[in-house]
Amino acid sequence: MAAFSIACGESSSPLHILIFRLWNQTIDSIKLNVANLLFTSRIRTDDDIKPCSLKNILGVVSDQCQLRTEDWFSNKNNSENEGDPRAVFNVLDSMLKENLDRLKMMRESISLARVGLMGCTSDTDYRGHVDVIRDLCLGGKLGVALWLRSKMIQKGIVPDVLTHNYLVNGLCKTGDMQKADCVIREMVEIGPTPNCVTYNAFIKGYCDIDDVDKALHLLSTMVSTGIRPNRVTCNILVHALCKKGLVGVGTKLLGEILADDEGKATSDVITSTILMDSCFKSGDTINALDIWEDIFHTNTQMDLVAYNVLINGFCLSRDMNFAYKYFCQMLKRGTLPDIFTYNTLLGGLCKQGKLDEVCYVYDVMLRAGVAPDQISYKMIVQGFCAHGDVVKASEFLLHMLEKSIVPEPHIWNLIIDGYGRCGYLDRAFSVRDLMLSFGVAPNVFTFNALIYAKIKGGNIFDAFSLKKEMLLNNIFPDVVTYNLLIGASCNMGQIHFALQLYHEMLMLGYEPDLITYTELIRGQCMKGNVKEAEELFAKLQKSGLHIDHVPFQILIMTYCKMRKPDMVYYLYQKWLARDERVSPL
DNA sequence: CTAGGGTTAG
Repeated sequence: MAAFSIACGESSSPLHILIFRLWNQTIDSIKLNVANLLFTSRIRTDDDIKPCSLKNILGVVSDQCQLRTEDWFSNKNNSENEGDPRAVFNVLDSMLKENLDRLKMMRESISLARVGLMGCTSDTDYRGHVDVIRDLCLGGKLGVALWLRSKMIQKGIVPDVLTHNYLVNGLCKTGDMQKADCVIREMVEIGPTPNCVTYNAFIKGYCDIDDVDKALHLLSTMVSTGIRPNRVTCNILVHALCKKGLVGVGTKLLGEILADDEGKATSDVITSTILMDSCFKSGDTINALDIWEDIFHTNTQMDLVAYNVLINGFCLSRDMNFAYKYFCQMLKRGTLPDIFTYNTLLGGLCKQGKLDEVCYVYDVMLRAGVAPDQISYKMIVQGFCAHGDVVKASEFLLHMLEKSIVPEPHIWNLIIDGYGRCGYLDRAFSVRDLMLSFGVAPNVFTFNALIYAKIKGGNIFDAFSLKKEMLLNNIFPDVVTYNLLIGASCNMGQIHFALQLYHEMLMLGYEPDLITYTELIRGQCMKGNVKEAEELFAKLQKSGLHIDHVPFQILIMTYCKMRKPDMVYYLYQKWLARDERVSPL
């Protein structure tokens, strides 16, 4: 939406202003009404309230927008003469998107045309070119940036190193290493000669795609062409090597490259931060704290990221008191916590189920003027859902909507799943409808959560039609979808349904997992088809999947009921031979 | 003082 406001702010086209106004009204009304209708009245008062459908909500919304649905659609198959408000919003949505895209394209071609037509007349205009390339690179429009560069070269003007570095960096950041490689080759041939920064960006690119060998190879290339690696080069490589668990190799390399800098090799805050982070993540808190003490004594000014890494380290080792201690220390020393700091604390508290403190930290960050982002909300919502408090989780979803942040699908899914799990089917579906009305597309996880909810509510046929619905929306089921439906079919004694699904997934190339086999074994045993169950168990053993105690348990219980002590004994021995803690009995 | 390095969730 931010992009939209910017776009409209710059445009004077009446159509865009109209759409902009409409859009704002719509969002505001949705916010208000959703708050009042769905969350406040329904969820707070709990227990058995008449479901308030999306239609009602959007009916009010569209009334307030002076947007009678009848004006938009003539097909009123509804006795109340309401039309389908959701359709209206879908149409509105696509209109907005279309116009936005068109506007964006227009603006881009205008600015390009301006550059292309009048650019190549004087030196000052070439400076303009270079700025455009820079902006394009920063905005991720690398195709256009490259095109402009080639245009300049055609006219005999070669952009400087700085501009080329923007290009190389942009290409590497988007993972387009081949194009980056081409640009660098051309730089070597026609200039400007790549410098240390060029190579650093290139090396980082390979590190990011986990090709450290290639990165190290580039290091030797740059050395052989007479470019000395610097501190930044080191940090990139040390970071990559630490991530691979090669801390020793990293520090050794550091020592070699920076040998000339005498003693300065370890005093860099960034290098230390990388090493400290790596220690914390491998569980070596003692070593991490040693590094911290080292920086503390040599370098009085600790920076924000170093504090964040330290606090995160304590969250990882579940030492919230220490995390708080250093949070306070950073405040005292005048380093203001940022979104990373707060999210780190929130994540640590959520994992430990300290939800009161989660609310407290959330409050603190609001008052400190650090706006919670999608990550903050994701963790909080997940935290509350994991502890069965979906109502509280929904309140945070509402906070997001109030702040005009459209939650990512993941957040909606958590709430939908949460409601499904505690049996609030209607609420699960209302939230799904709300998600749609905000233009957020459901994904496999959404459908799986809904299917789960339907199955839990005992409505297996609705669950099956949801599978059809997802296909209509071009969303493909995954193993979880199949497992849910197979499990439900088995529990209802409809083993043929289950087998049909099993064959369908095999035909479509899905790999059955432990759950698939377990559910089918359970289903066959329930029907007394022990031979079939045994065949499935054999198939499971041959699959190479890790097998837990559940299939053993099912078969042993079945043999017990059938009074086959020899088979019970045989399977139990087989389980014991695996040397695992859980007993299937 | 304009290009390159470190931190948060699935």
